[in-house]
Amino acid sequence: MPTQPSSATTAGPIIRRPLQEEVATRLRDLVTQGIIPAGARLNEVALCAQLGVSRTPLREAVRMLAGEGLVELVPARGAVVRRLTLKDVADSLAVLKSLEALAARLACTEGSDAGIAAIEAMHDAMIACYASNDRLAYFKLNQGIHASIVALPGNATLVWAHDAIQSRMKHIRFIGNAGPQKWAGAVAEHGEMIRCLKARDAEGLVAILQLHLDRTYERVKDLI
Amino acid sequence: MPTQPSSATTAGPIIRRPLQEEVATRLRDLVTQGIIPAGARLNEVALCAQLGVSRTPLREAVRMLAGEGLVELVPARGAVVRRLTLKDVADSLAVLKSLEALAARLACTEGSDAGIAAIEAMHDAMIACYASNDRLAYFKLNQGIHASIVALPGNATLVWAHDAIQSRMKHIRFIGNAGPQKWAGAVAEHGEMIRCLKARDAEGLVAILQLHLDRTYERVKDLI
DNA sequence: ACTCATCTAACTGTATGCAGTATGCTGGCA
DNA sequence: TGCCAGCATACTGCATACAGTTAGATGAGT
Repeated sequence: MPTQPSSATTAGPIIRRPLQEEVATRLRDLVTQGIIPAGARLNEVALCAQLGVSRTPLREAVRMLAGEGLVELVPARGAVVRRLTLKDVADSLAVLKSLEALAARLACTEGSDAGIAAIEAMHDAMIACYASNDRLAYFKLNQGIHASIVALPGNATLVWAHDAIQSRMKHIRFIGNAGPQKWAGAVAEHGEMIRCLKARDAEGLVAILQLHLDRTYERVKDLI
Repeated sequence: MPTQPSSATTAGPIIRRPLQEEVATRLRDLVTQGIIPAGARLNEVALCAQLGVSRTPLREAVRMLAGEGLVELVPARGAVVRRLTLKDVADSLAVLKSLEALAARLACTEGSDAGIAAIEAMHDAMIACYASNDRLAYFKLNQGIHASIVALPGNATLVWAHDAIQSRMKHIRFIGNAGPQKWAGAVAEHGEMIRCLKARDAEGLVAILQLHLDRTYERVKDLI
């Protein structure tokens, strides 16, 4: 997600974002991109120097990530980025399957036409990124599509749980679709997904989402 | 949960718990018991005085709770206990239904006999608490049973998500089983639950868990 | 040369101090 | 009497300083 544009033309109220929040999102990005690898200790002073903040907001940001389960706090040794075992990934995908199944059924019955249209637009944009080989933009739109489908029913708890679990696997999924055939497969699955969603075919959407997650496991299982 | 006994006979290593963690659990309990009501601001200095700690560990504990979704951080106004709307409760219960259904199926197929026996023991203890009218102990055992069923398959992500959502509703559920008939109903449902679990009747267990959550909604919906 | 004890340095955990902002009150004005 | 401006207070956000612990390095002894 981009940082706030500092355009002077913006008329709305000035959004005052606490440093902790900003640091938290920055840290999340650093972990997803693998710049801070799994299992690495978060050296407070080093990160403070890198981000240009004091230890207090950094520590508070780290505590938020700990609450989200992205890092673990080891007494007297600080925080380490959570390392996912193969079983962790499989378990997380099992939970995601359950959550996405619930979301899919609700989305097909309760989702607004406008919301579905918006997802379709994201899909088209994603396909464009695929065509132009823009992996980072593709990845963000990909995540956005899944998040939007889950958000369609308007169930905040569902969105929260899905987001939290997803964020732990972001890095793996990010490096998971490297390689042309893997990528092409994922794109094809997404096309089918959109088709089911437009037709409000709940069970079809459930099936393709489950398949997508099963394939995701196949795509990432060798990367652990 | 009791604080560490400071018995000198304990031979094991001394568990050095950071203040932040201790404060975090204490805060969770304060919210569950309603001593800090929903919507209330967490006054840092007041809480510091009450708990006998400095502001730093308190703030870091609050940030963990924010990551867990138990409190919300309002810029320049500190933290407030998350207030659940009726829709929030309904949405959370829908997600819990999905998670518990997954857990039930896995528990019946993969759960160990020892684990099931342990849950049965907790159930018996809970019934004893019901008989002796000990609501607090009953509540804790009740929560423990549900948590243990979810934990039976050994899926850490599943446990985490269930716990996080459950913790937000703990207060409502705590005050929800006041009143003899409500309480009696919940007890009866629990009996059926144990019966299905012992028989490893997955679909039966799923059904009773769903019913239990639907009934929970009925029990608490007037309390918002 | 290898092992173990001791010491040192770095890092985390906690406390405190300072600055900025929101809120509530008081006084003046219409 | 009602309303608004200005002010005072209290609280949050951030920075820094101190204490305790862990881990690595260094040196002596075998």
